[in-house]
Amino acid sequence: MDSSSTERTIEYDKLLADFKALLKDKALKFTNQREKILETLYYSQEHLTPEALHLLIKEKYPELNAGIATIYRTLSMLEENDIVSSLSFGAQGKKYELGAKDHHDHMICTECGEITEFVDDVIEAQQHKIAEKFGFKMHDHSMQIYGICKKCQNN
Amino acid sequence: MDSSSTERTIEYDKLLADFKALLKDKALKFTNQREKILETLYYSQEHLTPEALHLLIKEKYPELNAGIATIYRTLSMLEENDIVSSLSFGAQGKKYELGAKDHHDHMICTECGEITEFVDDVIEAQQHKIAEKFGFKMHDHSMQIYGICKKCQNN
DNA sequence: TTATGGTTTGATAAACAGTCTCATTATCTA
DNA sequence: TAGATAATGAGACTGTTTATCAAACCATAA
Repeated sequence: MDSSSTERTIEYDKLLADFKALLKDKALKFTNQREKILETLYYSQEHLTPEALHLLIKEKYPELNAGIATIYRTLSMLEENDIVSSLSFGAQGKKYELGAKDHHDHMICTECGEITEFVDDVIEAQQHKIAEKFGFKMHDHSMQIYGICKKCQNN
Repeated sequence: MDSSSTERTIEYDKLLADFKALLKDKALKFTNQREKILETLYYSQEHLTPEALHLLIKEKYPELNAGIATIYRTLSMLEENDIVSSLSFGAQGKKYELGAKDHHDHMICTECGEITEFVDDVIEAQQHKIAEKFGFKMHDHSMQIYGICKKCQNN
């Protein structure tokens, strides 16, 4: 499941406990749907579209009969609370991933769509410098490098 | 950071001539609609949604009676040919700008939506290094810093 | 200049992602 | 366990983008 670069920084049990605490704190309810969504995101190595997540959950928990609206609602809630983060793909929608991993940026192959994650300290530091220079109070950023991955270059 | 970074690097006449050459090269036709779209993009200081561009053109050239489909078709064509570039805003669509300016990244205020452009040599250089490290053939990148702009911080 | 053939167009239908509504169901707390 | 209230699924709805197609337009060659 985990190749070294995508190693989880926290265990699922811890994540789930934190999630429950958050819900309690906000007077929200811990539902079966919310649990399965979190779990599916956790055990997926991929960046998932809401639609893909919906399919995965329908396959694994058909009796749950989870609706797509709940997927969207829950993803938004998770994102607001910094549990997941999303990547925009223009008209092609968004892809979500658990944000409990270390922060990272993305390198996207325009041939096969593969997404490689990376962290670069120089870039992280420089972004703060730039925001500061403009009197901008940075609270987030996203960076994507587009190109052709190693595999696709050889095809 | 030089404030000259938003200055046009080429004249409209040159841009138009290049555009005509491109069309000819690809056996595409130079139409009134395509000309006005390019012109409107050139003289706009803003990042425009297809809808906003459509409105601008209807206001300035009502007799052209340009359809929204043509705006979309032309923007796609211009983007494929690296004449414009777009910024994605998830479900809120895309915003386009002429890409004939110097390359730059974007700082986006999540309060008022204002977009500030910047270029940073350290980041530009670092991106190439990162792509190289992964055996990735980079052909493009985009970086956005999200936060609250100076103005909105004081409101 | 005009005829010709292929391209582009506007209108509109359709596809699509994402949001909203609301009656029903589930969860939490006492 | 009951009652209050939040969450859900279904599906209607929105707004953006794409596809379709007959009519209009443009470039070329005579």
